Amino acid sequence: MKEHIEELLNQALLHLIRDGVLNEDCDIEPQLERTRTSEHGEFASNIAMVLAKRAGMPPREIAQLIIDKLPPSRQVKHAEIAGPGFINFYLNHVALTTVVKDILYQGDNYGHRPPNPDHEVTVEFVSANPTGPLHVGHGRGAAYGASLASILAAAGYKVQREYYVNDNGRQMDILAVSVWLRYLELCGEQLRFPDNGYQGDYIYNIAREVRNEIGDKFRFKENDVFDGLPPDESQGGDRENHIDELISRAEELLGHEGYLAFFETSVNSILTDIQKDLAGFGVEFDHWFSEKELEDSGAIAHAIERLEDNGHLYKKDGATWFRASALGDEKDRVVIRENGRTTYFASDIAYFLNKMERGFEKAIYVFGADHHGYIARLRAAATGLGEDPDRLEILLVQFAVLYRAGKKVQMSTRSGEFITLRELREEVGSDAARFFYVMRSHEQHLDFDLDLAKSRSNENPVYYIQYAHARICSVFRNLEQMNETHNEAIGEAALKLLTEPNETRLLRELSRYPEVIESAARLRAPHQLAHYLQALATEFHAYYNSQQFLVDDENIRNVRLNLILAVKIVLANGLELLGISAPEAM
RNA sequence: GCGCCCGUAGCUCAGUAGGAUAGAGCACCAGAUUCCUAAUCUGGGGGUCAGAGGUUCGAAUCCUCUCGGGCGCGCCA
Repeated sequence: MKEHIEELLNQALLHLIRDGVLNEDCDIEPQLERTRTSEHGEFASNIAMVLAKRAGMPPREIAQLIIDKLPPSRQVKHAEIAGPGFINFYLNHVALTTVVKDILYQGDNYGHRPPNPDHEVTVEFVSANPTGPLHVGHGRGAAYGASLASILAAAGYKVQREYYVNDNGRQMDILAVSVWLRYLELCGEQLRFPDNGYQGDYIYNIAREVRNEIGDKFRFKENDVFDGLPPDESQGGDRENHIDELISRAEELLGHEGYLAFFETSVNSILTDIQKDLAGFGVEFDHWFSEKELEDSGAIAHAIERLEDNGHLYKKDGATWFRASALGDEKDRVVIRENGRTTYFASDIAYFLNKMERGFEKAIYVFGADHHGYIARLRAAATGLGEDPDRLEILLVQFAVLYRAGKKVQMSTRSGEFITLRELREEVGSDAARFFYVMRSHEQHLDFDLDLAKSRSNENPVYYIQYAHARICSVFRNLEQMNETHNEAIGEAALKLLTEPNETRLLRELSRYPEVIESAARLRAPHQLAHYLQALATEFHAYYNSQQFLVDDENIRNVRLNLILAVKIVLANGLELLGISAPEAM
């Protein structure tokens, strides 16, 4: 509908230019927006005001010229000048009601475009290191990324959902050593745990797993493990130094095979847990991309070579640096360390190059807000590789702060005192968690009220929306109990009977859905969909209270059933995109 | 110190490719069910869009400064 009117405007404009009434400069794309109140019709354009200066005419005069040249349309009742020069479009009743027909006909596809292979993007999100269970901070990135990916897909993009598994870094070594030390404890050794190790209880669980498999084969005495190591931070030393040496000691004592056993068991165990956790949260990925494979395949070397060929690398202090400062970053960055190992940043560059080589139009990254320093350096890398930095898009998700009984829930990852995503799901349920995480703009800090998310009351927006869906289902169950059936054809023939104010508002709301999807996709803003669903549910509940659906008159009964069935379909479609269930009964 | 983000009703937030009288939920007050789920609905009060300048027909939205809050500035990941 919106596109139809934009086309009408365009026709009128071209006509005026052709006739020489308006000059060539006036050939611009007309903008159309929804009106705020139906007093102003359905759609309004500010085109006349935008053109006023170029045309050298007062806006209202231009508006009149355009209106006079608008081609006739079966859907537009009339257009009129309003205020300083708006052109308001009023629709015919038929045009308003066709949306019901469209929805019943298109079902799950209503408002969604088929995937266009020319617009293929990757959305990378979560990508938490497999060093422990996901916590509530990851939850928002997961909910946002998953919803965004679904919305982009609904808007016609072909979408790859990717999780970058950092299974190759130093943090993984620290994890493996943490598990080994806990394993030694389980074997009966008494030893101190490094400041920098992973403290959580889950480490014991993995250690137990390893021990069940291989027994005490890798038990060593406390002295053998720690003698000769530099002091840890709490012993007056440097904790990084301490743990690095501890890693080397582990490799010595365990041998390559033994070390690998701890390393791989740890990673696999945690990764499997993360996958289950996300699946339980309704978050699925198309591709779990391993950093290790990236390295083994030579992709990192390939990317570094590309930077070298483009003249962006230099050597200093034994390391290889990327001259990022010449490409908009604050400072230069190391890609190959003095010890010969590539940095994490080098992997990032390689992964980005890999995405480009796989032909994606855009690589979208969902990062926590604390990673905003990465934007400049990744863009610099893109430019350095000779790629278009605009094909790289980084979206930052601000932190979520949990509140319980009105008080902030304190958390600290380091000490292992954090609430896991799993605990959150168990406490408030997956549906409420998914909704609360995306109900606010991603660039806004989120206050997550646990008590509210849990409450089964009128204050909880999730239940409000789901209840609207369940209520509609209930109406159809009652219809069955009355031994009646819903006749869609009769309803369709009676669309002109939808004249109650509540019905008109509902029609308006339903017809907005495709525009909401388009906007939410374009602005990367799933919260717009969340707000829309609330608004649609509000209109439905108001309608429910004002009109009886199951009336004797079969025309009125069936047309109202058509209408609420359309509402049910749109609610279900929208909830699906947000990863929230649409219950039949509550 | 430098850089990025944010500041809208008592609270939590929408609204930013400039548009008409700045919206919603919660909270508060007053009401609604012989009828499809009251997890619902109807009505009401409530604003210096942090502040000050500027750009223009028009600014919550764009520019500059000030104040307030968050985050980032490792051969860490």
